Amino acid sequence: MRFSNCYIPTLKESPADAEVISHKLLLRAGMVRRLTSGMYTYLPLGLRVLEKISRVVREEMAVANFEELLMPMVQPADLWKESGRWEHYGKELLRFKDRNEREYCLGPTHEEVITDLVRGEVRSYRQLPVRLYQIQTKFRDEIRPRFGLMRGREFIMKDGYSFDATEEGSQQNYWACHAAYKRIFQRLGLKFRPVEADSGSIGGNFSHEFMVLADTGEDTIAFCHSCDYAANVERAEVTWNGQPCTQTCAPAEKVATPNAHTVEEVAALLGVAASSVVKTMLFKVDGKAVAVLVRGDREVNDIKLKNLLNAQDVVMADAATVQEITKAPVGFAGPVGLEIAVYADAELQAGTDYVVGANAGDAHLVHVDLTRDATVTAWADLRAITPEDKCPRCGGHIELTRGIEVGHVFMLGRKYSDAMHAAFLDENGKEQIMIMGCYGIGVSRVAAAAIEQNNDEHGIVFPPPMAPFDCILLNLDPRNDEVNAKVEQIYAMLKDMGVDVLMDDREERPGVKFKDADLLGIPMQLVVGGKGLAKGIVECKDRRSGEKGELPADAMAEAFSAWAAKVREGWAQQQG
RNA sequence: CGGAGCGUGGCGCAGCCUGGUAGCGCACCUGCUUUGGGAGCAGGAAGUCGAAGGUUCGAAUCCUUUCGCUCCGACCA
Repeated sequence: MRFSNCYIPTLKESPADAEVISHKLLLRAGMVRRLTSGMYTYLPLGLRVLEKISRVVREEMAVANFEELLMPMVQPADLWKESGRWEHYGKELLRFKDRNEREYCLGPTHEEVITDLVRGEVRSYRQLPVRLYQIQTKFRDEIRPRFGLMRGREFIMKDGYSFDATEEGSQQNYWACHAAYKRIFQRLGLKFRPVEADSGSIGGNFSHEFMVLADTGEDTIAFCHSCDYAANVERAEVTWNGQPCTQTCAPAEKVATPNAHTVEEVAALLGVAASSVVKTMLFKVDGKAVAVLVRGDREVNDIKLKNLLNAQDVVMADAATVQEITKAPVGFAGPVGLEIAVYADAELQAGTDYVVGANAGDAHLVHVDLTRDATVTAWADLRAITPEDKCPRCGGHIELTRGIEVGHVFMLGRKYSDAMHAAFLDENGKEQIMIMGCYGIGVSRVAAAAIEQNNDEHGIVFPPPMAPFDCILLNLDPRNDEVNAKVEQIYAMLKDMGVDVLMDDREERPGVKFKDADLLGIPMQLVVGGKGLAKGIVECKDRRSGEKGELPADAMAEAFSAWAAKVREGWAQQQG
């Protein structure tokens, strides 16, 4: 492509409403433009990036024996009522009616549609498994769209689905897809990790998220230094193998703690460590109040609570509820004498002589033994993992890091196929329900995540496989015939070699071209100018390392190939 | 949905408190000069100040309503 024929509106300044680096750079590089909250137009260069990502996705899905199809974006409400999600999905599902007052929604995902398709066609175990996927625009009416392409309302997703006759078959497809995802993100040049995950509202019993490692990620993941255990902190197990404490302590005693609402304030006032204080948090679980106890220096993981109680909805209790149940303002709740269910983090069994809230204003109890003084409904793993915890698999060191979720694979089991009666006859002529899996990759989010992970002060540094072009060829002096001839010659040569090249033939000063080339993040830069040609050389620059070199102008083909191999090698090493 | 903030040429902003002819930088157009890291000079085009209503002799500025957007929180593949 010739730059002069391209629509690449680059900006010197970034618009004020762009917060994260990927959003700023996508706007500045002329790749996307915002239409309205959470919705973006992909300009030609941005579309190229999406297509490069999609190509890798398609190739690897094919290896996993998935076939591509395309389903409608608008879906009838009836299907969602059948699966039960019309009630459960909430406001993120954008609903509307047609002229005949029939109800529809915009597809945020396609379990219902694909299940409807397959149940209508597949009758026999001989027709299974079925593995299908699509790459399509999704719509989720996010409560708060933000971070540009990272969390839009409209976004591009690859969603795949498998239908199996047997548990083993379903697992095989799950792991085949898991492997395909590893290859996809590997090929795309990203630093990433598959992590064990909570399956959330999609449902199902087992799932992995694929996280691109970046400090700006919205998720926190925990991983082990010694083995390959890695999990989203939402899920990361905390194992407590200790012996319950057998020591006794003095009788509980009420002490005044005026205005000490937080663990820190209480600990400071009473001169004890935060770990000697028990934090009592009240939650509403499907509308019912429960108390959760964790050590004062720990955090409650409400997803573990939700899973423990097999609940739909967990929220922190509001101040009025706290007042009603504890007869005290927020900050003085404690387990002693509480009449609701009390769930305690297992780790608390290790100690005694705790400080707890007294369920009375400005007062706490000291010398509390939870088994002696309180009624604990159940002990369980209810807190968030910390770097001091041991790996639940091998006991190794745990580290926390930030990540961006770009892919998610779920074993759905029979959740949808049961609700929508997707059945087949097995070899005994007996009706069975199909076993499903679903597999998503946020294609547009991958682009944003890649930029979060790969950028510098000059702009984007695209991993070569997803860069809009492989190489940018700068003509520094378009008025010089000799330079022009050389540039055209190199341009034709690169195209013949199969290199995706953008030739900057604009009537601009050299500085403008250098700045734009860096901003766009194209991995390889070739610079042709009068100065270099006089010496018989063409300059080259590796966008990632910034390393510059010189290639002989009269033997470009071999020299370029050798240099390109070096650039790719640099990327491979960086990825590790 | 709760809290905070912002809407002024394409982009980034000032002006608003204290009402009185709408400004700056970048980008854009023309000309000349310049040409290896976002050029210089000169000239030019472009804004019913988000919208509606009100107060006033007079509103970008004060008041009310409304729409849009952003940030924090709750929520979420």
